[in-house]
Amino acid sequence: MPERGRPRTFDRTAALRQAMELFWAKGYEGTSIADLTAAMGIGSPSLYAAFGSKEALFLEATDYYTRTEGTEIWTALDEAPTACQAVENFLRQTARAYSQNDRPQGCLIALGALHQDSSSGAICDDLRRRRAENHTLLLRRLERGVAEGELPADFDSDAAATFYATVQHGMSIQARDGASCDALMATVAGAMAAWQGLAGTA
Amino acid sequence: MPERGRPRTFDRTAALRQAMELFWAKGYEGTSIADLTAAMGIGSPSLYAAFGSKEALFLEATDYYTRTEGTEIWTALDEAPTACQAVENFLRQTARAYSQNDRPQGCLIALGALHQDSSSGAICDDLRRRRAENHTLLLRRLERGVAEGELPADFDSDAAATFYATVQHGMSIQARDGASCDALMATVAGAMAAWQGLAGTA
DNA sequence: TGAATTATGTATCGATCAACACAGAAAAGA
DNA sequence: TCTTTTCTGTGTTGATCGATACATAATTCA
Repeated sequence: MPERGRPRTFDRTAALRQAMELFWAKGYEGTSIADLTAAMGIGSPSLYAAFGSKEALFLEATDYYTRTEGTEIWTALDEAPTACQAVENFLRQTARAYSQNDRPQGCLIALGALHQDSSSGAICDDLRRRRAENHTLLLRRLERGVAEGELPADFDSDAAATFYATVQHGMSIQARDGASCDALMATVAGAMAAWQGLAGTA
Repeated sequence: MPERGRPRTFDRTAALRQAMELFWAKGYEGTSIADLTAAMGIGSPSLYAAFGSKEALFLEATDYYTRTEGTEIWTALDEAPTACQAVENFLRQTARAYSQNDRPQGCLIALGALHQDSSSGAICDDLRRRRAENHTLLLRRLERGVAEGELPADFDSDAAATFYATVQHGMSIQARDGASCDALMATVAGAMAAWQGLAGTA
């Protein structure tokens, strides 16, 4: 029975998307309630009634971000036939997604809450957990490569996952500095040049 | 004639160092004047008399940072006999410096002002310029390797410099997430595994 | 139609933000 | 000693922060 009382006059999902883009561009602390209500086109009481608080809105916005933005990055990781191609496509899709100029550059998860603030402890923890999850997804794909015999049994999947996740994080900063897709692709080429050395295959 | 009037009761450089460490740990927007005066042990009028404004203090703190912190990273780059060793030492010193637990993890320059804020435009520009300078230092060292015949004439120094600078930026985020020096060294190993592929030498 | 429920708009809350006014204190030059 | 100069401590400024109180509007249920 969610249809009691006066109905909402705005699209909750559309408002959440506006909030997500604003947090993405300006960060949690750099975005004020006044910024949010202006972008979402609603008053602050409506914001608090619909989302609870600024912190809860940010957490929901990051969840919406992971569900809607950059999904092609992670599908590329799973669908490629080999681990090598999976990682390369993963990085190439990252370069493409991070340099789109119709949205903020870089990744909301990677760039958010990097400074330990007393007020944003929950947000810092949440983003850290999401970054760790990304590392895990990379790790799983590499371990699959070992299981399938593509990679040697002594392949250090964890070290390699850490390396490629770190490269991806660096690409977020590079993108924020205005790097084009081509410039990001140079980093991808560098990272993939490491593959032979890591896999021990000439 | 700087010895006129009532002398300062605090050490300006020591206060600047305190401010630098606070900005390093909490970021520009996350650090308040109240935080600064508490850490520096002075009143706000003394802060403004000595440093001008919060923005000017931050700019001076970043300058102090570049002059005092992580200098071994860049001396390693210049002093190593080969470009390969230079880059490797550069990354290893980075791993060491970023994971010290008696100071904030990661790099103040890399992690600062990544979100475009209307109020911190000058700071954003300054940090971006400093990040570009770091890229230039890497580029110069690689070009020296080409000039000395260590690297082939068609070696893409710019792409390689971008790659290694990006890896270093990613290591800042990794360090902020609590990575140990050993974990950062795994990333260094990955990045150096790319060297042979980039240099075209087996 | 009337009671209950939920959302909106205005107006504002106390807290905190960066920055400063002012008066008193501590030094140098006369 | 007296003036000038500079720094320090207290207190406060207007602005903005995140978050609500309150009255009104719009809907469902009885």
